[in-house]
Amino acid sequence: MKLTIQEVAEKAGVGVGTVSRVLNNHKSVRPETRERVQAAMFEMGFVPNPHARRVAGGKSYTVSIILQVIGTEFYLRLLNGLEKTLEAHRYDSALFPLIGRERIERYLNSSTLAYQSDGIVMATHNLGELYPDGKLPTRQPVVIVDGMNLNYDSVYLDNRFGGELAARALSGFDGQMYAISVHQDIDEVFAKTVFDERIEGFKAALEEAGKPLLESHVSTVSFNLDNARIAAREILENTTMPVNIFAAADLVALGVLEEAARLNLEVGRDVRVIGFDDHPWSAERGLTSVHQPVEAMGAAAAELLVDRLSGYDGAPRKVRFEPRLVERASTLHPGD
Amino acid sequence: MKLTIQEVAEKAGVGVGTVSRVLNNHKSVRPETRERVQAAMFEMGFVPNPHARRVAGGKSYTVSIILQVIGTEFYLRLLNGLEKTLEAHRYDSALFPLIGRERIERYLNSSTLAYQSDGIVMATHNLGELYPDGKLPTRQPVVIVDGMNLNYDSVYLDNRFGGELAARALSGFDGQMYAISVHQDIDEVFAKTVFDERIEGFKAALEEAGKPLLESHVSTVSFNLDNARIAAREILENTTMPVNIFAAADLVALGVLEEAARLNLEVGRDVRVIGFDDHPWSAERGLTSVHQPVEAMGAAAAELLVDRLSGYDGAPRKVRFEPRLVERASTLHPGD
DNA sequence: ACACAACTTGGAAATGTTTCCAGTAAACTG
DNA sequence: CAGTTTACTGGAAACATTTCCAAGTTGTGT
Repeated sequence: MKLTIQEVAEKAGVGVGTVSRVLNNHKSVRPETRERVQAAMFEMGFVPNPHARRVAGGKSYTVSIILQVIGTEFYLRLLNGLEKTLEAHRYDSALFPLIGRERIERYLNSSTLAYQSDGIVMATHNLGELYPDGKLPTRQPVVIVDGMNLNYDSVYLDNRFGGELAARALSGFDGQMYAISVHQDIDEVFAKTVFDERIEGFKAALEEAGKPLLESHVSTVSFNLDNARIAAREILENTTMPVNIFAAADLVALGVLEEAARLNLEVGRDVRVIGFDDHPWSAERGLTSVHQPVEAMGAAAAELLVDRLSGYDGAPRKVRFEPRLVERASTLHPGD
Repeated sequence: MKLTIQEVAEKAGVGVGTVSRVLNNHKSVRPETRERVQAAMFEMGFVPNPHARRVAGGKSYTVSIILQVIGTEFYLRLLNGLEKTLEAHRYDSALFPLIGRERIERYLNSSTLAYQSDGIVMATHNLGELYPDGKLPTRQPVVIVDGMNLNYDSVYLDNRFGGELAARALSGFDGQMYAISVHQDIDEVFAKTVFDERIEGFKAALEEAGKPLLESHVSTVSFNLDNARIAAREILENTTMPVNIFAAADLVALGVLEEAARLNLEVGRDVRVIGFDDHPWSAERGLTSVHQPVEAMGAAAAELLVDRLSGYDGAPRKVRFEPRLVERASTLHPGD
């Protein structure tokens, strides 16, 4: 039983134009009328037909989101932020997995694309790796999120600063300093990853604090719990306690926690750990972590794009987000 | 410069109805006329407006594809098969990452969904894990691919038989038998995976051949090269050659190849390996592998769904695909 | 040559919105 | 109180297709 704007108009005792204006939040509708129309829509369970809207409006009201669709918390939250905000502006979103230039281009070159989306949000830290000139081969407006790009509006996190936060929190403690970074799996080689930046910031801040990090105290694992545990064991079994470890991702920090438990080491006293991402289970596990406002970043990216689609045509804008440290048991003496 | 069907009609000297019929491959168009229209479309670079089509047709001509969008060859090929076939039937596809029930439902319950897609293709081996009754909460037609489900049309591979093929190929050789399985990462716990089935088939066929596989000779790793290498090393360093290894995935077999090279073992003589999936680089590396016709499976699933969308309303249909063994250097004596 | 069926075709109607143009009513203005 | 903005609103036109009906053309059988 599909309803039309026409039927809503009749029920509410107004014209179709008015119903349309209510749908699109035009200010020029008397509040009283607006309410009456909304009541009618609600009562009838009216859902507007997006296709008709696209035909009449001459736009697709759809945004393409290109990102690495792996099941990590990070991308889920980013997606939430994006979708929620786009929805608020009555935009739909279509998801495209970021798996290789070939696939992206097949999509970009699809002749129907012009009708299918009005703009693109791309989550990538290094577009230059795929396109040396740093530009997507498209004429649609583009917004980069979780990365910086001079050609486009960009929303990014200061990962380096996140590493510094970790360093500041750890540098006051006794004991050796360690860092565990993360490298991408085969096929996905990027020039410099967010993980590298985090470690760099950590290093630099420690240096400044007069406690330089030994090169041999930095290891790198693939994004995977098993590997994290191996790296953690390596450190914990060959060092005298106490020890302070900065992991470039919460998953890796989790590996440290588990190995510490296995070796009967007391977290917070023998072993102090800081992760990155503030994953939901970090709170449960009492893991200190560098939090990034991922949803807000997604929302910001969406706003930038909607702005472009509404006609804004200025120079590329940059929005930088700062991480903050969430301190938990893993960096506090139990007695504190 | 967006063109309409009207302009094409004028240029070709026919009516709009005829152009529409050409677009939709109606048989009732004289070949000569069809050609003239197609020539006109080509010359003008005409691209039909999908939105208008959806409004006039009262359908979305769009299919939702729900799958685990990790960057594996398997899913890429599956996607190719699906998209290509859907495109041939003038259907669009929208991709939804299979990351948790919550997300799927948010999508299924979206009120605009009714307009956004006509049917669903879901790639999952075990829908029952998410929905105990084995049914998606939707009234749209559903097709399952890479898995079996009694409620819906299903396209699946006989993974068990793949394991048997590997067993048959290896059972003739001297030496110990080993198998390496794969387990899913945290958060994605499935009752029984395709990997389990492959190993089961392998075991059963070996048993039948009178060379039962020792329980201690089966190991399990996470889907990751580093871990595969560790498991491979474990086997290769503690066994007398020759040894025969069935890996439930090519990536794992690759780990075996690399460890063998590191230990200066001759593949095909000291170490015989069979993988699963027939990944592109398996050919390069001379890896014997169990091939699955993934693209064809995707195509079959698409055909089943299109059939439903065209009105077919019979009982759920099952399409079983059989893997085949591709023998390469890793299971041949160099001299052969 | 005629009747009738089968094949093609043109074009109007229909699809469900948005947008624009008037027009009415209400609110100022002097 | 007349004149003029201003605030709302109704409804026709436009958007680009598909579909259906009527009509024209061609072919077949007798």
